[in-house]
Amino acid sequence: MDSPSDRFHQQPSQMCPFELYHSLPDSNPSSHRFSPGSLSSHPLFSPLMHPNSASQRWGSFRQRPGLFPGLLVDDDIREEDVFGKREFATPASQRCHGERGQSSAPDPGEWGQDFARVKRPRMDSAARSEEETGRDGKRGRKSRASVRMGERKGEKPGNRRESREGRKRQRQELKLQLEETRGKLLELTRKVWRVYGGQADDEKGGDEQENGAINLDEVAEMFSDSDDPLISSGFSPPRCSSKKNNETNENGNAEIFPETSVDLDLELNGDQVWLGCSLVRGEWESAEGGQKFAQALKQELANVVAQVIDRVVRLYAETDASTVTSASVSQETSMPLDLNSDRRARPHAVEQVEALPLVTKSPQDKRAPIAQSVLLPQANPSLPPLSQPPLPALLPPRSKDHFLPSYPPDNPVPLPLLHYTMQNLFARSLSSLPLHKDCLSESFMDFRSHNSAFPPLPLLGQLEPSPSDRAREGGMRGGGAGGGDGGDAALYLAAGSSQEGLSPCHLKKAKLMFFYARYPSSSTLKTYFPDVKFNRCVTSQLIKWFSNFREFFYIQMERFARQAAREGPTSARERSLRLGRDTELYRILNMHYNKSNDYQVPERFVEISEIALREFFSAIQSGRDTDPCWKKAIYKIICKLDSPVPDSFRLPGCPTDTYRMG
DNA sequence: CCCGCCCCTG
DNA sequence: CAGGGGCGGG
Repeated sequence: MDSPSDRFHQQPSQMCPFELYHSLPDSNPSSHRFSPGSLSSHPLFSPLMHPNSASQRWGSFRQRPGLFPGLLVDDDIREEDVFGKREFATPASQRCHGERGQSSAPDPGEWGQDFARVKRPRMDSAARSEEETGRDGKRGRKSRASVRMGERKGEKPGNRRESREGRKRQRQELKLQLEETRGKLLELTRKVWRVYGGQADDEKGGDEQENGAINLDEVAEMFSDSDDPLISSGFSPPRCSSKKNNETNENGNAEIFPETSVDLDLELNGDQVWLGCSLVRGEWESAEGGQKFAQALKQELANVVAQVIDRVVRLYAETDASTVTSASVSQETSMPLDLNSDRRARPHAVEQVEALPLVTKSPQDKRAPIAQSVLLPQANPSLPPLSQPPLPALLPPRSKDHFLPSYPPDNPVPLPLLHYTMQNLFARSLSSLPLHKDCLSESFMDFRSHNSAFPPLPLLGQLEPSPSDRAREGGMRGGGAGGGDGGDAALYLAAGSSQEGLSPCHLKKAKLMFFYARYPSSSTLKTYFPDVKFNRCVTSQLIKWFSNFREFFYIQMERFARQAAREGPTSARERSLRLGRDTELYRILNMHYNKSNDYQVPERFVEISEIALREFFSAIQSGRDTDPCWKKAIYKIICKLDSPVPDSFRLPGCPTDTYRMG
């Protein structure tokens, strides 16, 4: 018997995961100090690294164009890539619908490939992870003494209670470490900036850079050892030689962020921090030095990214420890990845791969701890309000304090914001992985979507600039979104867990999207359904939905047009050709696409509907409807009238009204 | 050949 | 709303 879900079986993708990364428009490597390709995969970490609004941050970087051409350009592209132009197979034709994001994607830099090499086996190994656990596992575990976190002394069944407590503590540590890692990542970025700045301002103050050199090992160490919770939480004596840096570091990441954009420019001439890599200042001006530098940078960043991912994943694994054998969990490693060296990278890659599948399947504990660890920016009064950007996106903890669960439970800050933050953080960063989704192990993608396990947030409205005091918003959040289709539970589930297929919530969202886009391209759909695991089936199902929506739409239009045509040339006809919000046609449309009526039908949609209605009418009136394909002309007109879908739709879950509401 | 669309049907 | 056939474009 074929169960319906059979249709959603994973199809092995033949698509190249790297199609995301094309060549930079005119990234002639020789025109840069180093190959932009080497750094171009930074989009992966940029969201992690600049969680408090990447756009803002990079925006300030942009003020120094040319300094970091590869990165800057790439970042721009990244945004587009993730949000506007996420097409794996090249979108041959953007049917009628205006697509944003014309820039081409970054070059598949080595790093991207390296990274893929690391991540890709996750999928392959999922199946055989069990036997690997037995075989490689023992060996690997021993070699991973540096990562005590995941290690429990006794894996024996007898130590259950102990390990439970341990897990709890580990979770705490993880939070801290995650935070710390981010901070370090940022720090690293700053160093890079100094390096570049130093070079740019070479004449002025680049002299002592050799002295300030940091050994690469030192840096690596900085990233790798975090056994001590204190150290992890940022209390460790800073190892880098920059004094200014120390201050900011010790104060935690919160202080780093606000400072970054302002200080970067100033500090460029200040303390000279030199990234190690046995690189002497000036050396990298040669091609070789540039490569070294790029490699070092690549390595460091890869390290951190890998760690962040692993730790977060582990975090999830821990929450579901009941179904996961501790042995498997401890298989993971946070060991630094050397993406440049295959022989070293391989084992790590395998290790990394293995734990993930375990994370996936049984997300019983939906209140992912991570939720508590992300805090709301508003909590910090010194911060600018985040309501500005329509796409506030990354709004991470500003301070390590915020990581503590002791955050006031009655805090006035809307919780969903938190959800929003994590959502974007992970949705974006994971979307940036140079992997086709189909190639990802389920766990990996699930991991992403589990972040939406928090209140599925129909709260986008709150994030919009327009202050809308809708009394109903609460109602929606309370589960009213289902509005009588009895789908409340399903809605929440849908937004929270990315099953393979599409949920009622997605359907609802798609219908609302129809108000804006009658002919969305598949890439657009991918953009607006970040919590959906896209494969061929899902994509075509979504497309089919829209096809059905259109069909219904056009049928109604034709029906009412014919009705109007029957009215005779009276004022009654003119009336029936109008589509006010008090008309029957409007009611029908609203009923169909917005059943729960909790979304304000955009005026533009009403207009377009009326246009369609009139087109049908005139076609009928003039007898064109005798032509078998008389509707095509109308379709052609309508498909040009698609408007951009609001950013709020980019989030998982059902969007709420961003307009006012009654 | 694949994809997306339309149309029809259930 | 899903399936399936037919059609046209790349």
